[in-house]
Amino acid sequence: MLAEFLPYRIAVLSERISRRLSLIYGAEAGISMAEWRVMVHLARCQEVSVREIHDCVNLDKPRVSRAVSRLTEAGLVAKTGSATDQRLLSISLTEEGQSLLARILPPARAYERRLLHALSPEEQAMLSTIMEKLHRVMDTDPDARPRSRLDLPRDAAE
Amino acid sequence: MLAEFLPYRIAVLSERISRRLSLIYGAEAGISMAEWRVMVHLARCQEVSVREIHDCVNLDKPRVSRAVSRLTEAGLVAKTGSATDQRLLSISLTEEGQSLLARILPPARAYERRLLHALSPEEQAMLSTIMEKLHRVMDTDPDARPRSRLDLPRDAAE
DNA sequence: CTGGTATCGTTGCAATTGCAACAAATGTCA
DNA sequence: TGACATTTGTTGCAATTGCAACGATACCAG
Repeated sequence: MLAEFLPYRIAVLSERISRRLSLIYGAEAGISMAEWRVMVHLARCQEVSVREIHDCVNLDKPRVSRAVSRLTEAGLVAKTGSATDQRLLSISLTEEGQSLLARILPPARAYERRLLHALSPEEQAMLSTIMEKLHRVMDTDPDARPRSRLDLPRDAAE
Repeated sequence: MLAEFLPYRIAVLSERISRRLSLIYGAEAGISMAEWRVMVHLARCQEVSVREIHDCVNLDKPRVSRAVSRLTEAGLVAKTGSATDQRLLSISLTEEGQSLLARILPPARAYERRLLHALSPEEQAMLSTIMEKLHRVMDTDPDARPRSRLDLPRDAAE
């Protein structure tokens, strides 16, 4: 039965959560999921290139490129050519982008907390363990798409 | 950090698994995820309408409609008008569809087993529990999209 | 009956997507 | 230096998507 098929179950849960979350940044800021990811990433890593974003947030280059373009048009992000390497862009949040993010991040975090609140601390830890184990199956699978650098676990032993 | 944000982590894992799985039914049978879901559902529930599929496999009506059309053109599915209600379609797998599914289902199941094999029985049970708890958060959230009927747990107490 | 309402499947359409091709810039190595 | 490969960001394009509107059928109240 499809409803018991693990890939299907994960896909359904994921889509449901993503759609719910997109109401927050969509309604409040009119941005897409790609734009949301780019902005959140920029909040941590200022002055990054398109490729770095692409490597870090699980979006292909064209999507990042277009997301950055839209955000630039909206005045939320600044694109500057790098001085040393003319190919690279130096992308960062504008003040407007920062203030917008500051407005969206709290409800987004609140929603995450609401999800996590349904789980005990043990379950939360277990979920991380389980997800990491599933990732590792695919890490050893040459046909699976490789994992983004930043999605590798940092807390565990290395 | 984005990499620690639960909705993002679930989305990344889900997409990675889905993409890997789609290699199986895509390369072997040239069908899309929507078509895959429709066929798997039909394997269990013969003689169903578009709306029933839509209700059961987390695809909107147009997607189901188009998936069924493509599968019909490919000879994998038969569309018959219902006798009693002229609006309804009676959709079922053809023999060719059944044999195709019989060829794809084993590697798909094997892949699921490969994922599950990375988890202990306790972790597998815990994963189900956790996913159900996350679903329940959204079940009580009027802004979240409702869950498909068939995705509700059947084993638990009712 | 009959007018209004609900349901079913399909279609239109704008927007997004994924992938490949591309120009520009850099790196490499003889 | 100069030919060639690599990298970066963008663009083209075909296919898919999501949502709303649609015609057709069935239901239902008076």
